[in-house]
Amino acid sequence: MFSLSEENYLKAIFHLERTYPTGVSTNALAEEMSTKASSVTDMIKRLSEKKLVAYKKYQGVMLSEFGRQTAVDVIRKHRLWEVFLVDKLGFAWDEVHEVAEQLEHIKSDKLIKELDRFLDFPKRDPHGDPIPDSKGNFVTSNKVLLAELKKGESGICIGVKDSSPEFLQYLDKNGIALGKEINILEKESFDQSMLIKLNGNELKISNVISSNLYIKTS
Amino acid sequence: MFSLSEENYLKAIFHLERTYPTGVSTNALAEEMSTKASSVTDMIKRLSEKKLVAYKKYQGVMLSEFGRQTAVDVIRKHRLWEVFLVDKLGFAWDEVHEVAEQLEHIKSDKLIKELDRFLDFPKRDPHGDPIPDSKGNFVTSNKVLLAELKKGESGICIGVKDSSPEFLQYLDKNGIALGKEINILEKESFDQSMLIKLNGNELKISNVISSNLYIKTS
DNA sequence: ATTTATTTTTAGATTAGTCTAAAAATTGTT
DNA sequence: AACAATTTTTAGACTAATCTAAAAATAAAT
Repeated sequence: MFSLSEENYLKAIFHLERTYPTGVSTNALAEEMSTKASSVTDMIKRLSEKKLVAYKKYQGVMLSEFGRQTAVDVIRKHRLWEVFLVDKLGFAWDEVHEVAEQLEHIKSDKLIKELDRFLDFPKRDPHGDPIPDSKGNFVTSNKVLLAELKKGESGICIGVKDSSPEFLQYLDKNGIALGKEINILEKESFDQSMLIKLNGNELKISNVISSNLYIKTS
Repeated sequence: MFSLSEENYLKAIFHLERTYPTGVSTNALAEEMSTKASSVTDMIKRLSEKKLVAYKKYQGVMLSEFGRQTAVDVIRKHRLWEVFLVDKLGFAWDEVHEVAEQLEHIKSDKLIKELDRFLDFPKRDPHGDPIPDSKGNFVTSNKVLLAELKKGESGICIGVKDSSPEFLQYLDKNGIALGKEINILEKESFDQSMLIKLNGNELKISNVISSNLYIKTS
């Protein structure tokens, strides 16, 4: 069993490894964890002693296979709880993050197994992020930013890049939600703004929006 | 906001106040918390500084009104989560305690409000203990031990005194569950054993059993 | 290739929560 | 009332997780 703090560090390293595949720097981790570099060094030493990460002084840190599985277990719990909060308790998708941050640390294999079943084995969380299975496998799909599509193309909304409450509320207000089909009717070459068809209506959206919406093209 | 440890102490004091209404001794608390008396003294000082308890050296401890409300909030969360685990996730009533011990510390007013609604505002947990409302009021009812009833009397099973897995499994095996009606057909004056009617069948139970089952007589 | 700037680590201090061992206060017994 | 037994508190130490300030290592720049 690992402490709350250890689990949060593992999660942060997991996410940062996508950006820094050769090793996550102490400063990057300090930034992500909103803490000081010296604290990060201390924690990395602990994680290293527990064989959760590979660490060489001044060379940054990477998860071990054991560390990766531990991080993914926490992420799995986080995303399942988010589905619970939205689907069962009626939370809006911009309200779930901080509660899920707490719930993800509850320790009970049976709890998460039964929750998964209760939710009917969801594959994605309310923001469209994939939920890993208990072995740590993520679903992969041809996920692209809406901004990358051309006039005439279409796809299903599967997630957001920016998950700030402001953006999520903008989406709600305009009827954009996960699972909705979007057709690109026009694309303005000057500012990349788009005219899209959604819910049977036409809607004008700027490049800021289309650059933060993930789409699955069949 | 209070720490996990502080909340657990408040809960323990709340429960012990029923047994020691004039003040909970340091040793009693140490026993309940499975810790040392010196640790208890330290914690009591912290709780006292935060106005959660009234404390005079060597005189034991009692909850302040603020402390009582805080303890009851935690108990409310514990019991609501137990209902969730049993009713929604299919846990047995002897499996829920340790998971609920973790879930009770999640901080979110909205979460507990929506969970209460989702569970349809339950009044008792799976062991029959009353769930306080958000203001800290418990339902009260004419709750008696089955052993106190006489031949010919009857009532509804509403809770257990001993909530050990062994006892709960015994009850399951014999079809005794919350909400079931029990009629006392015979009561043996020699050993207080009873012949009861339950689920349409007759069942012989010893005094050990009837002394640990709470019954609501209408 | 030195010097400068940046990043990272160490050293030492702090807080919450715990412990052991010993001292102090209270209670019980003759 | 005085001694013994019990309970409770204090004193001092430990761990996990953090911090600040300073030292050491690496990277960048002239």
